Amino acid sequence: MAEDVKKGMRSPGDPLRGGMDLMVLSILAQERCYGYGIQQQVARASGGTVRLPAGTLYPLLHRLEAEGLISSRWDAATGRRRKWYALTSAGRRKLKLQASRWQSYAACLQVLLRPLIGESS
Amino acid sequence: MAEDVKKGMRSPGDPLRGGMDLMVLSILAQERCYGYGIQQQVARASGGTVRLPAGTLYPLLHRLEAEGLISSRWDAATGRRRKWYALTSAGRRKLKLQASRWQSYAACLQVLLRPLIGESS
DNA sequence: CTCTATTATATCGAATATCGATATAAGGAG
DNA sequence: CTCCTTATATCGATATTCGATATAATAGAG
Repeated sequence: MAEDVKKGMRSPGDPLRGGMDLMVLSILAQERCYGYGIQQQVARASGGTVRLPAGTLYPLLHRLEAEGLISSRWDAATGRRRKWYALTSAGRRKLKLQASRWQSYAACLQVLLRPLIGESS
Repeated sequence: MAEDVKKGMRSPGDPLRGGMDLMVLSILAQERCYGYGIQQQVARASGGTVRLPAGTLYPLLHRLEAEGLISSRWDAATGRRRKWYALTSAGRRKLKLQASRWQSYAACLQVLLRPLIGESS
C-alpha cells in the first residue's frame, strides 16, 4: 500500500506538479472537508485569486484517495449529501514531505525574485 | 507578435505550470546568462534542493525565445562557446505578471500551511 | 599527446497535472 | 413550478516536466 513511493518523481517538478495536492492536503490536515468546501477554502485563503476548478478538484481527490492519502465517507448528517474527506496517516506523512519540498522551492524562488522586487536594503 | 497574451491563461495552473519559466526569467532579469549557468544558479539558490534538468531547461529556453520573452546570442568571448540569453521587454512584463501570480499562490499556500507548521502562539 | 571528466547544448518520447466543458442531482427561494 | 446554488463526476485537450540519449569542445591528468 505504498507502491507510489518507489515510482520515482523526484526533482523540482514534484512541488509544482502536485501544487494542488499540497493545497488539498493542507486543508484536510486541519479538519475533514468535502470537495466543494475545499474549493471555497482555497478561494477564501487567497482572496479569490487562486481557484480550484471542479475539473481539477474531483479527479485530484479521487487520485489522492486511490493513493491512500485521504479517505472518503458519504455523510448527510449536516443536511446535505456530501462526500467528506479526511487525511490518512500516509497522507499526513506525504503532506510533511510535500510541504518541505514546497518550502525549498518557494525559498529558492524568493531568493531569485527578491532582488527584483525591493532593493531597499 | 503577442498572440499569447489573448490566449487565456487564467486560473491557478498558470503559476504552477510555468514555475520553471519564472525561475529562468527571474535569473535573466538580473543579468544575461547561458543555459548551463542558469542551471547552476538554480542549484545554488536552493542549496542543491531544486534542480533544473537539461531535458527541461533547453526546451524551456527555446519556448521562451519563441514567445519573444528572451533573446539568444552565441558568444565565445569568454573563452567558451555559449548561447547567451537575455530578457526582452516583453519578458520583463511577463516576469512581473508571473511573479505577481506566484506571490498570490505562495501567499495562499502559506496561509494554509501556517497552522500546520508552528502552533506555538 | 592521449584519455577522461566536465562543460554545454540539443531532442525525443513518456508520464501526468490541469482545466474547460459538460452532465447530473438535490435543496432553497420566489 | 422554476431557477440559482450547492455538490459531485467524467472526458478530452493541452502543456509541462523529465529521463535518456547524443554530440562537441575544453581542461586537466598521466
